[in-house]
Amino acid sequence: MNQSGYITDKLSKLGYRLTPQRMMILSVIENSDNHISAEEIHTQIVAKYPNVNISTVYRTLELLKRLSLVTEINLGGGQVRYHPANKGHHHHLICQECGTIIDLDESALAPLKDTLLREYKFIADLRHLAIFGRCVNCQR
Amino acid sequence: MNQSGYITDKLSKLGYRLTPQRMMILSVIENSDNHISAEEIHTQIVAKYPNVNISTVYRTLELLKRLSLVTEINLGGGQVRYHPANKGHHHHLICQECGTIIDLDESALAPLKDTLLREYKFIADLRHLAIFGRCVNCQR
DNA sequence: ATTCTAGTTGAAACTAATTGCGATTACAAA
DNA sequence: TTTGTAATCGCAATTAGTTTCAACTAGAAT
Repeated sequence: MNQSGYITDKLSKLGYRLTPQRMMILSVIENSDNHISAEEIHTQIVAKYPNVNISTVYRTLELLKRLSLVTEINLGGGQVRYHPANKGHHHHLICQECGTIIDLDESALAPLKDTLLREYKFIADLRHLAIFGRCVNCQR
Repeated sequence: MNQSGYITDKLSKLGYRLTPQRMMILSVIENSDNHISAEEIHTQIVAKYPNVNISTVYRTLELLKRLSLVTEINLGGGQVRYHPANKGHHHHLICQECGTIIDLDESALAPLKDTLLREYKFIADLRHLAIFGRCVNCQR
């Protein structure tokens, strides 16, 4: 369990401790290809290492968010989900009627980001947004 | 306690029951000039009418959301906040460093809304957005 | 190898919000 | 005015996430 990835290296360089719990959590996040919840991370870890507390998972995610190493998103399923920031940014259009999710490239929000910077001198964190509404099939 | 407002009228016309609990909740929402939380609504009501349960407040807010009579927003304070939809739409830029909140007119997101409609035929609900980032004073 | 200590963890308590269910009630129809 | 019933409510349990605090430990310093 020493295959260090991008996030692990970053944490180490920044002087954070690499505890076994953190290594496990980082490994699960880096090896998941879609958005994963805290609960799912915890379940995967507990299977092999029953002594990891869910609050440690939340605390690690909090740390990774603060360091911009993961982005979080609320897709409307009652749980916040996480994604490694270095695996590319994107957004989601979520239909509130049928639940369909349309993926959107980061570039779709670039004009908005530019406008906010120009007019308000505000650097918006628009790396992973969920936009709710109605898809083409659910419009009345 | 029968001064019916805009939301009350709407609910009535749609065939929803006007229970005393609902009337109280609607009155508090319509008379609050800024964003209010479920907890705050409940506290205000309980002062005069101690038998209203907090879950009724949440359920009423859920209904009003579904009917687009209120918009909700997460300003980052650990509670979701609510605003009557008929009192005008707007957005907020929230600085994650100092907490400053810059208010934004609805029109700021009109170009994005148009793009999503044109390119994805998606009707985005962009009536009350919180955009996190860094304000001009907190940029390094 | 041993010691030191700030960073980290587990456990339990707590907060915001949601849900299941039996009891209550607004209001339409008799 | 009374009745019937689906909508609504209160209560208690549940879920997702956060916080507090005492105990533990990674990793630097000796």
